[in-house]
Amino acid sequence: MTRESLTSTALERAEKHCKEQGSKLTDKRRQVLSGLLASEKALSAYELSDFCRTELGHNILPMSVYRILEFLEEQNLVHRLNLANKYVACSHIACEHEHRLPQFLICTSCHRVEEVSLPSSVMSSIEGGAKNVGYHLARNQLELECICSDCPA
Amino acid sequence: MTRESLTSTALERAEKHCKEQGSKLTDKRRQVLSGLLASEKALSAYELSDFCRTELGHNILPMSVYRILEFLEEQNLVHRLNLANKYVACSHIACEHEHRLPQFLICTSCHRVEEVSLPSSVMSSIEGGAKNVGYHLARNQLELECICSDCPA
DNA sequence: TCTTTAAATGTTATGTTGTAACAACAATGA
DNA sequence: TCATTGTTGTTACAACATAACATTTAAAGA
Repeated sequence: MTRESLTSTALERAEKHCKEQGSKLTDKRRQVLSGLLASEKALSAYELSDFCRTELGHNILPMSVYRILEFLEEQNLVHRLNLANKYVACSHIACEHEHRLPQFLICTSCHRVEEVSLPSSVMSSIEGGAKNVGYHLARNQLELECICSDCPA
Repeated sequence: MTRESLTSTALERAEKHCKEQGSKLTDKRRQVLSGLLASEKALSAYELSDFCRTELGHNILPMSVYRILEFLEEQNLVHRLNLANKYVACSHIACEHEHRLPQFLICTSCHRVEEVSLPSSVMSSIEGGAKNVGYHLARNQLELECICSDCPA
């Protein structure tokens, strides 16, 4: 499948998903989401604002981008990467996969991101270690700084 | 041991460590490090600058704090938490422990941080998963958003 | 000791990221 | 139509981080 057709499939799914949740995928929200889907890599809110304007012709100020990303994250359509302060579209919007414990491999050089699913044994082992010192996990999401195959080590 | 004596032990060790590396723990560097050691929780560079001034009477501007933290991080005396954009003193400065794979449990509510060591089996499992999709880890450090025992869930 | 050099810190300015507060507009239902 | 709510626009500002250059301090060699 081409990236374009994947994107349009993803947007359809996203729209349907929002409707089921009783909320709306407005034009602006669709534009922001399509910007993230079109991007090869994770983008900051400001970068996404620029990307939408220069690549897609949509003028959406950073303030709005933040608000829209917050909405899209609540809908599980995008993920916020706290390690990089950037955002990626959820890689499972267009597929039928169950959404499991996500693990994000973030290339610190080019910001390409791979979303893989984390074996629950690993997570439970981590969770156990935290419990031993009186902590419990606030988020079932793992973010790791990596170097991808395209970038020099 | 009291916190004060732990701190002074840690500072002695840090000084010795620097000397061995052919670098110096200057007054300012010592002040920044003692600020972090005195703090219960992770601090941003700006917070640390404030803390040093108001609590310890050391006037160190944020720009200098950044430079000094960079130095201390190179010496493995402090850790930068990318998930929180804050810094903590390494919890192993004053003890004899081997420094293993660190795992940071960061309370998102009060910013208290627990540094524990990660079972190498967990890390190798994570590393294997990354390798499968062409990524390799850039940093053997795991940061997790948690809630600590002092904070309400 | 004097001079040269390098390292550390001071200073100012500016770039980047994120949020607060309120105004304007649009959609929906009574 | 009017009131209500949700969405977006606009402006201002707070917090985080770095760039560039000046000044001071420390170390090393002549």
